[in-house]
Amino acid sequence: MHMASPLISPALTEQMLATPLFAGLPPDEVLRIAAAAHSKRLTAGEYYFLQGDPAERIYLLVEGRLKLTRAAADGQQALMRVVTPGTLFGALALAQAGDYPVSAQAADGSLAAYWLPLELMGFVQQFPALAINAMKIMADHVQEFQERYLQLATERVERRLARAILRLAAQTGRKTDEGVLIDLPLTRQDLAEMTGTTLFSVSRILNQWESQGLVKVGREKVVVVFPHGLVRIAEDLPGKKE
Amino acid sequence: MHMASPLISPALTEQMLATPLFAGLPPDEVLRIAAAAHSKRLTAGEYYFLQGDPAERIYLLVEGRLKLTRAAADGQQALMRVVTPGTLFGALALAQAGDYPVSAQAADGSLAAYWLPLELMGFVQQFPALAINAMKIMADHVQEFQERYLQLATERVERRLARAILRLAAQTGRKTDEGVLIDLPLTRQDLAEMTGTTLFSVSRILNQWESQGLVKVGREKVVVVFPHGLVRIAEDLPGKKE
DNA sequence: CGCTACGTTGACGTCCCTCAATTTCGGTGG
DNA sequence: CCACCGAAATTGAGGGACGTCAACGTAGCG
Repeated sequence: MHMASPLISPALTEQMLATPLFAGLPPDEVLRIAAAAHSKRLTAGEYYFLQGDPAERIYLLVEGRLKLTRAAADGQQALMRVVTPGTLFGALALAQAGDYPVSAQAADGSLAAYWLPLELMGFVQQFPALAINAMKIMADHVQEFQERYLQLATERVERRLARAILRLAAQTGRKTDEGVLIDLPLTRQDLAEMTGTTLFSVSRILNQWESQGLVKVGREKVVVVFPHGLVRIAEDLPGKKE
Repeated sequence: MHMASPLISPALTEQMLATPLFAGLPPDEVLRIAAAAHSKRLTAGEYYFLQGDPAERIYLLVEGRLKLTRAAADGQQALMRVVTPGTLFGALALAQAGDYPVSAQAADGSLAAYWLPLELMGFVQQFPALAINAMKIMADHVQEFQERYLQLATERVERRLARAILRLAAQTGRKTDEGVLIDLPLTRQDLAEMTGTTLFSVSRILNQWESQGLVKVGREKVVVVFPHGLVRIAEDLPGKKE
């Protein structure tokens, strides 16, 4: 079904040392945890897990990009998070025995390490710092979603899209001679699901921005040419009231 | 400035024993933690803390009701959570050294116990179960906000309002001979801020429901008369697409 | 080279926000 | 106990942002 063999690679331990979850742990301890890791490699489009699957693994992305999406009963989706290397996903499995609340799809070829909750729990008992770190990570997520919720409730589409693009550029941007390329194949539909709108609105707004010289767009591609212009759209006051 | 005297009351320890944060701890240990608690009493309208204040206390509500709201830069607000007795608030202070992301306002006379992060951290070192419990709580919050985010992005106002009312009825409802009263003074504005709409839309929808016999409304009052009708509105498929 | 998924563009409709005018309700003080 | 005041709530009219739908391009890939 999947590789369950331990994976001890320089790449993994390097990622782990830089990951907030393992911050402050003695390096040799991180090595021991790394030695207990399993690994799984996927190609573009495959899923690490689906929403509703029993949450029985905690993953750390080593290579590639992921999309975490959540679907409503009627099929409507929202793109909750884009995962980059060095980031945990499926971390809720650490705390709860329930099901994954999102689906995790590889956007390209990707490699992830994973542990079973019981395995990590053993380490948590020995190193409370691990638990504290995990709490920090979750607390960050709570805040992020509160913030996005507020923005979705109070801001209009163009501003939300500007924020999303800027966030993506900061998180996964790569400098090119044209500007900052968002290094991740995102369809208009994906951007719509990130911002709570439709692919049509995204398309219109992106093209409008392009004609203003703020961005360059292409098939599954956005390049930020003039970030300050987007910042103005994202920050300049007028919301929908006042 | 405030009472810093220890508070050891039967009411508090009872609350604590039932609180998820302390689940699974030896009762005498809970007593020790209770003995380290401070307390603060507020009257309606006062704040335990404001958004942006340094997060230096973790609170447990013992009596009364609270509203946790978050404001955007332009003053727009969202009502993130209603807190009932036995529930933690300001728990992000446990994990992070930052500022409170929300304001906590007493909806009526209320009493809360609190600890300083450092105090609780001592207990966390001794009882990793505390950390695990805290993670569970935060994980629940993450899920709840992901869910609300998805709903805000995909569902229309009437349905979101129906969900909110049902949630409130379950959380803070009190049986009367007319139906289930939401035992908390909520203005139309509050309901609007919970559901990402305007007080006008809330008013219209509530009155429409009243004329259908689903609810009875009054000044800062909602009584659910026919829950199933609301459930139908909340669950019946048609979203905005399909 | 043709299929398929992605993207664009226009027209149209509608949900719901905005704003203003009134009314109702609850509390307060005379 | 009643008059008064402010906050909450109602109601209507109007408009605009954005969703919906359909038709048509276009790029990538086998």
